[in-house]
Amino acid sequence: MILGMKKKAKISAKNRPIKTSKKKPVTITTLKAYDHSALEKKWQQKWATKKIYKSVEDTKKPKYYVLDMFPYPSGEGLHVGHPKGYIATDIVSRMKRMQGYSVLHPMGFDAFGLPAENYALKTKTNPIDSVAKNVKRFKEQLEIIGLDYDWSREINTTDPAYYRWTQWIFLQLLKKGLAYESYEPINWCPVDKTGLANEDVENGRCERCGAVVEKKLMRQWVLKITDYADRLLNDLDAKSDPEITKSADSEIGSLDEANEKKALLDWPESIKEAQRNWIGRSEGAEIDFRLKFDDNKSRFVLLHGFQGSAQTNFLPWLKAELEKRGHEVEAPEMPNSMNPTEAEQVAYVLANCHFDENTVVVAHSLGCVVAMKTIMRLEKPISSLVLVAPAVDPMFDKHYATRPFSKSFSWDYNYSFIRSQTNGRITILSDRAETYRAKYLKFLAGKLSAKLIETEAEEEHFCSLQEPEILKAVTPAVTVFTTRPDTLFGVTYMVLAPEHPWVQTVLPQLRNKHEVIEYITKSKLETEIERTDAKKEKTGVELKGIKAVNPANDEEVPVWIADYVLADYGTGAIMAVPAHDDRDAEFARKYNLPIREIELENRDDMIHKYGRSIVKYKLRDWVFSRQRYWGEPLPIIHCDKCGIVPVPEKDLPVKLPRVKSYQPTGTGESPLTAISAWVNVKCPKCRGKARRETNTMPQWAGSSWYYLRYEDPKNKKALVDRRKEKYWSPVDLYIGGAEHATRHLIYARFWHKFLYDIGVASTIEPFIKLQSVGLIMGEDGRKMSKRFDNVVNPDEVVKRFGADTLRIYEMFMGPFDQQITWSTDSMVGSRRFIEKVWKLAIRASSAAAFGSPAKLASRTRKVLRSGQEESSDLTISARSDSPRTAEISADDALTRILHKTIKKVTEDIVALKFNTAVSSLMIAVNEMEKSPTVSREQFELLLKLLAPFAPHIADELWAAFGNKKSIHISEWPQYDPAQLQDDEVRIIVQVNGKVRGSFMAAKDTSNESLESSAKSLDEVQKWLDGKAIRKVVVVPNRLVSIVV
RNA sequence: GCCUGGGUGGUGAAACUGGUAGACACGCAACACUUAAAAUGUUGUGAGCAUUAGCUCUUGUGGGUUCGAUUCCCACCCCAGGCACCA
Repeated sequence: MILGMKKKAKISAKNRPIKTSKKKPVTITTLKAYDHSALEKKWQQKWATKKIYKSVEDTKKPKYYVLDMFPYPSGEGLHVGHPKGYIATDIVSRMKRMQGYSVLHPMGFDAFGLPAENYALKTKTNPIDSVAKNVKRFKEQLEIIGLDYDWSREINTTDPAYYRWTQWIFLQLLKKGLAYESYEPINWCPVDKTGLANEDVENGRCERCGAVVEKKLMRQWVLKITDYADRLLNDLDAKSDPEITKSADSEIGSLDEANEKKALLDWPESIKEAQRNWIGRSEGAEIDFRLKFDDNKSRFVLLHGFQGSAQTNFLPWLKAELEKRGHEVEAPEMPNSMNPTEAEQVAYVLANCHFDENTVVVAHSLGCVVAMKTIMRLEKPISSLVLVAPAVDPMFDKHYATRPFSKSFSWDYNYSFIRSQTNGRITILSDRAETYRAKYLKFLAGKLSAKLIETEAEEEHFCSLQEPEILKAVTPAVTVFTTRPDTLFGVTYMVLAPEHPWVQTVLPQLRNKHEVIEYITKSKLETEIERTDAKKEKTGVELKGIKAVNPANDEEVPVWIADYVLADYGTGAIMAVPAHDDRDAEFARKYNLPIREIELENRDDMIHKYGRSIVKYKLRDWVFSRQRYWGEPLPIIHCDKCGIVPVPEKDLPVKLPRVKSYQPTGTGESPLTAISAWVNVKCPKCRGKARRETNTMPQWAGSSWYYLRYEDPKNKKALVDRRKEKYWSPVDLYIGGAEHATRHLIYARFWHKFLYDIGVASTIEPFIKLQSVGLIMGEDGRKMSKRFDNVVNPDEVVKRFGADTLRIYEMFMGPFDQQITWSTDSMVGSRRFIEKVWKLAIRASSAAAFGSPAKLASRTRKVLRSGQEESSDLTISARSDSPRTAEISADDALTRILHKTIKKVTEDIVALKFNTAVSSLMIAVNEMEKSPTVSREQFELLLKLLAPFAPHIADELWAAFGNKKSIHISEWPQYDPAQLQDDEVRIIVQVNGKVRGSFMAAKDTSNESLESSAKSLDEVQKWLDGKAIRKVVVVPNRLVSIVV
């Protein structure tokens, strides 16, 4: 047994009175051996039955919300590293409660997601059961550490009563257009058989299992976190004034003023920086480079609109411009323009124009209907189609039903055929001023998979004689993104990503088609890891047969494809400036492309003249569906007739069915698909046959808002009651692992801002102060893991040393946010400290007056034996006829030390510097041991300061001194500033910068007097040695520095 | 490559706005108590030279500012973390 402490604790009932200065004589329990096990258990039970940690919305008190990142209850239980953060919040929470705050310090469990599901698969238990078991085990482990959670507020993300609101939030996101179905290729983990968000991928591997992720094209639900990118970024540096409730989205006042305001978020710089990097904002410009074909065979067909002709609007101008560029242009004069019919006009166009693979059809207004109907009757595909402000389907606008042509034209298109006849190259130009057209054009663009360009026409509906936007749209151009528009004159070539859509477009016209196809195929075979390896030598192929035209100087530059250009960042195309970019330079040298040094232009001028400014983010929308069983079902119903139908809010929660087989399918559908009784439902809108969405939410969903639920955990009518939310929010202190910097902490901020926007949350940020916990490593220096067999179990440590010792040790180990190695051997120091406190109390309870220590006796004995009479005040005070003076001055000294300790401990807890707080407590205890007298007040004061750190022993001794109510609801001590100053200070004397002596002086002694005292010291005289003094610096109460 | 932290005894670490570097604790050594061990207590403990006084060196390295630098400035090395062919 450690330290020989094993006797059963017997708090003897033998009571006796003790005299104290203020109070009436009270009873003090005689203390015996310190037995942590019995004592800690006793107090944990007492706290629970008395409910002293219950959180109440008391409007008369200030509030303090302190939060832990809630645990994921894995099957392995807690190791000794987990409680470190919990102990820290517990200490803060206990002090704040004693300081008179109404404290909210809750705990719950985050249990949906892959780890629980994989564990369940491995152990062949249903996750519902294994989670319940694991939660129970976690709670037991937490309880023995003596944490002051209000368990009546416990939550669990897998509880339908909880995830009902997770689903509710999703529905609100859907309502606001922030949740959408997408068919883009996404990250897919082949081992876990599910799609992943960007945040779940680390260096091209699945963050959970380490498998290399693949790109997979599949249907998925996505949340538009990118809409919040700017706010997520800006609010990291928001100022706390103006009020917390106002977003820093807008301007941040004048600079000098802003500097004075405190930052709203008190977060570690590293985490803020990680988020900034992750959001990855860059300001730059988009610049269009026209493509020019060596062998120019494009032929244009221009189709005018209702009441128009080939001679009206922009048509003559456009024809001339295109002919200037060497194209052949046909602009038929369609019959009966004032009262047209579809049959007549289509027939006319078919008969009078030439259509082949090089034909580009440009149509305006009603001409667009003619164009599409014509294309539907062609046998062979054409090059591309440009629709300028197409006529609106009367279905979308009643006004159109009365137009003269509405009966003689039909809007009944074969969209997919048109798509294939144009090789998917369709552009729709929309004039922003024509708002009534917008909805239809969006619909049309969706049906045709067309590129929709919303722009400003020179005249409404593109009726001006010159419409440059149309010329831009019809002349093939590639848009590049650059952050260096000032280098535009240095462009010597252009590079497209191999996946760039334009590569497919121009492929038929290339002279080295096969070489290009081969390169594309090869780069597709590479994994993301191989492709994005910056050390790899760059490769590429020139697209022979086309050139890009630099808009700044009309220079024609070669066009290449190369896989160092990424398809999914910027526009997937770059302008290469080898003289000013290392990567371009490397590529240019390899392929002998020109490198041109230029003088930089003014950035803004260049953007204004040749492009448009734009902001790009690395942040991607949040892929929100998982093809797995163990998650919140997405509350969506798919109806053949009505399409995507949200589950009505009154029908929430959509409960996850209990199933026998939840093995992932790997097909891109979740195992829920097989549960036909659950999947097949009636459409809430039309009552027809419909199917439930079978994808589930990712693990991060439930944790993105849980802190709000603690404020009102049982509410059945709302996510959180408005009044309670206002009272508790925001979280004042949030402690957890730094590994959540770019996952949980970004997602939660995103959801919080959304909830703020819809009026659920009242603050722009959820967590005001954030602190990350440093990991505790195994004794072998590696991460604690079953795999390395280096896990230290807190239960065993508590059994051997007690929870109070564990708590003190974990706080004393080192700076809180620093990674540190566990050492069971080092725990004795903390244990000794606790025992010293215990012994001090024994000294108190076993003496008639609190001031004749056993130690004093032994010291006295020793002093007597060695015969060194003069050495100790103690001896004198113990034996002197008038011990009072010595005792009083010792008493004063101790009081002063205690006041310093109050200050230090209080400030250190606020600053989360627990290691130095413990150290100052140790200093205080050491001083008490040495002091000949310790008053009851002094000892109780120490107990209060100790209470947050070692709550069990503190309450035990507090009660032993006759206090009826728990120490944890007593009042936190305050220090007297007058007591912090010593009457005498040590003055250091330096000669030529070296310390040569010191002396004591009364506080605030004058500079002159200090100087002369310093000079008169023997050890100083030695160094002065009659030399001329060149300079003397005196710092009051500190030092005298003499230069010779 | 860019960004953010950090580098102090045998070990974990302290150090206010530039003012005695190494608080507090572990370990180690000696002593006391003990038949003995453990526990406890006392004393010592950055390195080197002298070992009595004392002197010199020392906060990753090299410079600088200053009466004085772990602290401020410049350059560099190393460690941890974030981002990364992001144009």
